[in-house]
Amino acid sequence: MFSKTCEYAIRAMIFIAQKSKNGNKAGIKEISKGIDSPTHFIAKILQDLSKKGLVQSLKGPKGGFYLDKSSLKFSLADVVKAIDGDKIFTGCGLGLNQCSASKPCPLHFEFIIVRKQTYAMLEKAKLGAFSKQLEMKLTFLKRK
Amino acid sequence: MFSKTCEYAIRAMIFIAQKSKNGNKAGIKEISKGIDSPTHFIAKILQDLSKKGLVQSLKGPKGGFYLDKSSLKFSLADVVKAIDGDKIFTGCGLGLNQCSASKPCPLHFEFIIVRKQTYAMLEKAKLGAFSKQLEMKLTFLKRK
DNA sequence: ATAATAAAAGAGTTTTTCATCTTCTACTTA
DNA sequence: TAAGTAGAAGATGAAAAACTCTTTTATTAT
Repeated sequence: MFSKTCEYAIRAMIFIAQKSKNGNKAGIKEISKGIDSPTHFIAKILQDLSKKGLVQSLKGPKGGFYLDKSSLKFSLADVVKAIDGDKIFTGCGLGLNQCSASKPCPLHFEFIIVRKQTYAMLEKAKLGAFSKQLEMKLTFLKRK
Repeated sequence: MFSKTCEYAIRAMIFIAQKSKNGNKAGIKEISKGIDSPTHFIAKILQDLSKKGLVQSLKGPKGGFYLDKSSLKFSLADVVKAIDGDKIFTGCGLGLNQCSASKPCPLHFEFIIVRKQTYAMLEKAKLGAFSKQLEMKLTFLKRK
């Protein structure tokens, strides 16, 4: 569904969101450990998201990544769009460039329904909304 | 959503289905032209699907790929499963191996809904069901 | 100021996916 | 049964994605 890069991004952002809610910043090592991802790889991804304004960062001791109040309102749909683009939401499911309502591929209208639902689900999922579940250990972010 | 291999496979199978409905076989060149895909690549994919019993083939002059009566009943879900596996239908959307109902990732239950719908859509789409649309040119399979 | 810390940036490697090319084998038809 | 056609199989090449390593730059605390 998503690229691996995007999976890491989502998990990292949820992780950072939780730390931010408690007023803390998360260092890159802490993040990569917390979501069980390659350290340097997730660093790259976060740098990208930082440039795009989805996450904030501060260098130096006591530095790290964090989400300010307005960033906590971003949704997973925003993260996905920033990393994988919106092809998954709007592109043709069969990879046909010319596919459109007036010249539809065999599954065009069926795909639209599924995608709308996918988008709605991700749009509804705000970054700030997961901390309670995480703190109660009702959910998790590590691979193994 | 799907791998490119899988996109080609779906389009090729729909193409072959249409030919088969008229009692014809489709040669590999005809197929690759009909769906605008790399000839040798789609050959590989069809060999794979042939081994798995989703498509039939005959060598020699007047040979080619075709779908027998029971194969025409296969759905796009079967094709996707054969090529990309069922990770897209059952795997965790965030790539977490241990994710399950009892140990769910933050989006586990939301993903299940979307996936069920995706699966239902593809399961409903039988290979033999597209020929009418194709003949009336209400839909198409080529990239450009 | 300086040392320590942590992110930013760039280059480089590995793996996977996508795609091509060539040779071989099976089948059909004349 | 010979010639030609068409799929099967294996080796190879190119591009993209995933992942690693090293150096630089910014910040804070002492």
